[in-house]
Parts: sequence; structure tokens; C-alpha cells
Amino acid sequence: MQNDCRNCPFHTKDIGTLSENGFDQLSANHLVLKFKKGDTIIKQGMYSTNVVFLRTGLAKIHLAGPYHEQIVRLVKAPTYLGLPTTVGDKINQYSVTAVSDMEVCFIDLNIFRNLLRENEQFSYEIILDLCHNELESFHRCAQRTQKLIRGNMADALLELANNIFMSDKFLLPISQAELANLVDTSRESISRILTEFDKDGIIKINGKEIEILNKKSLTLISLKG
Amino acid sequence: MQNDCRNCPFHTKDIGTLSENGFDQLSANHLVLKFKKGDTIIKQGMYSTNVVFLRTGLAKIHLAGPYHEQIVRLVKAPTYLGLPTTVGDKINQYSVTAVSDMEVCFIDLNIFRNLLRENEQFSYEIILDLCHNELESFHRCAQRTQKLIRGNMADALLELANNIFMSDKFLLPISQAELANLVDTSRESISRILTEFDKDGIIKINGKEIEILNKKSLTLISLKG
DNA sequence: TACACAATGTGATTTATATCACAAAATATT
DNA sequence: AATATTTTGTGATATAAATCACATTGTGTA
Repeated sequence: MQNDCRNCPFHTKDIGTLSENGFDQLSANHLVLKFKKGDTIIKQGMYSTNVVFLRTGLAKIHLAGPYHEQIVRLVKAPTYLGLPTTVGDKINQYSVTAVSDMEVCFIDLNIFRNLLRENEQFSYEIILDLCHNELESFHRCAQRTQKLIRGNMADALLELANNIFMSDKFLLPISQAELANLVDTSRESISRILTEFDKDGIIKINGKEIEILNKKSLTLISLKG
Repeated sequence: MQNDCRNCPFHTKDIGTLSENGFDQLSANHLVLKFKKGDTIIKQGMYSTNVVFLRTGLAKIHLAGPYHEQIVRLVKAPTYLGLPTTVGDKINQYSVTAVSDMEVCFIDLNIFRNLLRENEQFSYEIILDLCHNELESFHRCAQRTQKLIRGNMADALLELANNIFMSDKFLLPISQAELANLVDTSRESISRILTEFDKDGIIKINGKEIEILNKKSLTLISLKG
């Protein structure tokens, strides 16, 4: 047994609903692996029979668009990485790449299905989580397509500060080129807007470090473009 | 008992996995309602404790964006309409409006939860469905933002022909203004592109009727812009 | 049938942002 | 440390598509 999942400090709350037997199954049938920044965790187009769970670290979910790779979102631990891609198809429909060093659990899909089958509350929590994701997708869709780039850029910075790093000062975890594929714009526009925000005193840039000085302004830009 | 759900011809396959008891619960605790084209089935911001299932007809899922209503997708029966919006929050996070006359089942949320709790296979089918939706959102996100409007327009027409009406000849179910909010463009661009497609012999327009004459061209436009 | 209102077609103009081009910094590699 | 490679900053230019403006057609209704 690799680890006893009962004692794992990297839970999402759904795990807490497992039965004793469920915990035993999970403990006996998962693999904890370390990845380095830049490593591929899940590769679009590859066959996979594991549900992937991110214990620690930061990852990007991305997939091939018609012209370039599209980053769908950045996600931080603890979270599932490969639920839809594994549970639905066996062929991964998207890629997941490590944005920081990280630890990941691989859980055999059959075991995971068993857990779902034998643990109603667990199953329900997963449903809640998936519903939540779908709602988020809807909102993102409406926001991204209607806003100007400045607005989407403001969103991205606020998301990083509020939901990823929980701090108004952070190191940009991805390059401007990647940021462009997340915000749906060009690399050049990202650069220009960052300098502009800096000049306007909304943020302070110091190499890769970004500090949000005026969150109100940024929020306003997010709302009004 | 309104209907015996065992005999309902408008199932999705998940329903087939219910136990006898599950069928009895569902049969006793749902309401079948008729709606007319244009009626609101689910209203963003309203409180709701029902899971909504579309038996017959066509609906649009939409929500408020920063500048205008965003249509996220058109859906046709049979399908759930209000899973994420009800199961997650009690406040609806999006609206659903009838695009054709339709019949809808309202299922009490507590009953639905019971069904999930007591029917593992049913629960698993729902999870599969939600995973599938998430994957679709990812792909849509990559496609919509990277393609030119002609490409997105081609997609919309192909979607209507292949997945909604199952025919290359159909009546546009929504106005050009609504189409614009689905394809992420302006009403005028929709009009221009439709005429252009018609002039190029790719489609034939006859009032609200559209016939796809050259699906290959349309597919090519969808891929290459 | 007539009237009002909504939906559509189409030209002219404006605009946000992509693209191109290249210099400057930063980072990695030998 | 020196060189190569990637990343970033910024001006000039091009362009897809929005917006504006208005005519036309379609649809519902009094």
C-alpha cells in the first residue's frame, strides 16, 4: 500500500465521504508521482485508463485549436485533472501540463468506478463538482467573447491573485505567449496591456513578478473593458 | 401518478438504469408541462428546486454577458436542461428559453437526489453525461475563439443540419440577431455571411429556410476559416 | 386592408487588435 | 564567461469585423 488515503493531507472534500472499504480500495490502488515544471501529465490523443488527481502544484489544461494550442484554464491543487477526459472517453480529449513542480495521484479507472458505484455520497460530490465546472464554462464563454482584451486580461490577473495564489503579489506562472493562449489574444497585446496597466499604476511589474496595486481599477476594467 | 415513466417514449438512456422503486418514485414525483415557443423554462437569477428534463422540442441555453445575452448552445430533446443550475446552486445560473413548442418534465430536486443516491448506474450515467458536456465546452472554447466568423458560422449551420435537425434542409429556429449571440458576432455579419454563402452556392436561402448544398465547402470553411 | 413593429440586407466608416518587423532583455547551454 | 536561444517591448501597418445608417421586407394585429 503506497499511502493510506485517510491520512493524506491533500484531499478534496469528496474523498472524506468514502466508506472504510472505499478508503482501503483507494489506498491500495493509486500511485503518487512527482512531475517537474513543463512535464506533460495528460497528453491529448493518448489512451488512458487512470483518473488523475493533482495533490500539489499548478497545472494548465489545454488542447489543440485550429491554429494554436488553447489554454482552457489554470488549475491548482487539490483537484481532479482527468475526470472528463478519462471517465468519458478512453482517449484523452485534452492535455494537462505542469506549470510548477507537482505531485499527482494516478487512480485506476476501474477502481474509481467502483468507488463511485459503492459510495453514493462520493458520487454525488463528483456530480456537484462537474455541475460547478459546467456553470463556470458557461460564464467564461459569455465573458471571454464579449469583453475587450483589457477586460479579459484584468480577469486573468484577478484570477491569479484571488484564486490561484491568494495574494496580490505573485510570479507569473506562465510566459506571455502562454498567457495569450489563455486570454485569447496575441503575445504582443499581452505585453502592451501589461505595460499599460503598469504605467497607469494599476499593477507593478518587476520581471516575472506582478503586484496588483489597484484592485478596484482592475475590477472595473474587468467589468467595463 | 401523472405518468408511468417506464412507458415514457422520451427517455435518455440513463433512465433505463433505474430500479423498479426508482421508476415508481420518479413516476409519482414529476410534472409534465407544455411550453410555447418563446416561453421561459428556466430564468437566470430565480430560485429553483426542480431538475428540468426536455421531453420534446428545442431550447436555447443562455445567460447574461457583460453587454448582451449570450446563447451558450441550442439543445434538443431528449436532454436535461437544468442539471448544473439546480444541482449545484439553488439560484439558476442561466436561462433556458423554448425555441419551439415543447414538453418538459419537472422533477423535484430531492427526489432526483434520491434517485442518484439509490441508483449507482443512473448516477454514473449522469456523470458520463456531465463529463461529456465539459469536454464539449473545452472544444467549443478553442474553436470559437480561434476561428474567423465565417468558420463559426459554418459550424453553426453544420450543427443545425447534423445534430439538431438531422437534415440538410431546415428552418432557422432563431432570428439572425439570436444567431449572432450564439456565433459571437453582430447581426449584420450574420446577414452578410449568409448571403455570401448563398451567392457562393454553398447554401440556398429561402426566407427562414436554409438548404445546405455543398457540405464539403462548409466543412472546409469550418476548418480553415 | 391597413398599420405598426420586428427582422433583414447592404453600403460607408471606424476601431480594436492581429500581424509584421526588429531591438532589447533575459535565460539557458556549452 | 561566451554564445545561443527564448522571451519580451514597441513601433508601423494591415485587416476582420463592429458600428452606424437607412432602406426593404416580413409579420402580427387592430
